[in-house]
Amino acid sequence: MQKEHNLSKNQKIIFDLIDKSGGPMKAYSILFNVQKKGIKAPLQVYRALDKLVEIGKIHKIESRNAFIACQNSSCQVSKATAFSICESCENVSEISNSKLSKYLSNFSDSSGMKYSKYNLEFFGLCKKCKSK
Amino acid sequence: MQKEHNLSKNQKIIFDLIDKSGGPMKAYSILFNVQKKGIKAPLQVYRALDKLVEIGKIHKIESRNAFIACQNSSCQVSKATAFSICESCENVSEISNSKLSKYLSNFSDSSGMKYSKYNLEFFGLCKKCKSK
DNA sequence: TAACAGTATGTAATAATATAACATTTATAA
DNA sequence: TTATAAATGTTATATTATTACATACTGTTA
Ligand SMILES: [Zn+2]
Ligand SMILES: [Zn+2]
Ligand SMILES: [Zn+2]
Ligand SMILES: [Zn+2]
Repeated sequence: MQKEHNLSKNQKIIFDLIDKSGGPMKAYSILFNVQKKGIKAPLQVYRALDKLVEIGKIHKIESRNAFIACQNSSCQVSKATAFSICESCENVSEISNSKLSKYLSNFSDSSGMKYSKYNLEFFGLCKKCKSK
Repeated sequence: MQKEHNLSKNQKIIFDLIDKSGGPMKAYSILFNVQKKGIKAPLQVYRALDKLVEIGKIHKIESRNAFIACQNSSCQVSKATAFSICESCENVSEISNSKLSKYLSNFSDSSGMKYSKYNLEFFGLCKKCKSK
């Protein structure tokens, strides 16, 4: 069961924008798009992004410095994430594959590290771009 | 067999620095450290880093915006990388686990994406930091 | 050797991403 | 209510990365 977080005003504005965009968005592009709603400074954007990441409503695509709405309703926190990224059209989607997530969540090695989180990014060509 | 790349002067200076450091280094910290060797501008550093990443001598730790020398002699290119990152002391090491790399290199799903590359970052606490 | 192509370098300016510091306001709950 | 945590507003600044343009080096081929 996913905990309901009541988003604050700025958090809601920014989440809705990212969610509606359907893809990854960069912080300053978000800023540009919400200036008409009164959010004027980078820090206002970054604070909302930080919180949204923390509660798992969005994830950061590290290799792109971009943020995408969680496409997996069961993601409560951003602690086990996998994405596929098309290097041609930059389309990104969240992978939800229970075998993969089980495999990675249970991964351990001889280093003595206790893993509590992972982020995996796959790169390649999407169906459309392959056939061009 | 790993192809021998003859590193250029700047590439060699920067690779040696990162390699000797034993851990991840950030671009501007690299810049600071090589100024006495005549490398004065960010672009000189970024160009060398780009090339070193391309040929697999170093990898970028995306979540940290940092670069680490390849610890896996068989990495010819940065196309299948996995790291463990301690969130307390920021120690990073490259994971070379053939089962893991085989599993991820062979991963495919129903999306129609053809994956040619991945990067995986595990986060947690290292042995030392766990016992504090 | 000369001409060429590809790679690397040097330099200045600037773009893009992210955080520090401080004051104030709003929401939550004991 | 009163305390506390969370969120906001604002300015300035730090950090990371690229554009643009000129020059030099390296290896290959005519
Ligand atoms: Zn998710
Ligand atoms: Zn594509
Ligand atoms: Zn490697
Ligand atoms: Zn540690």
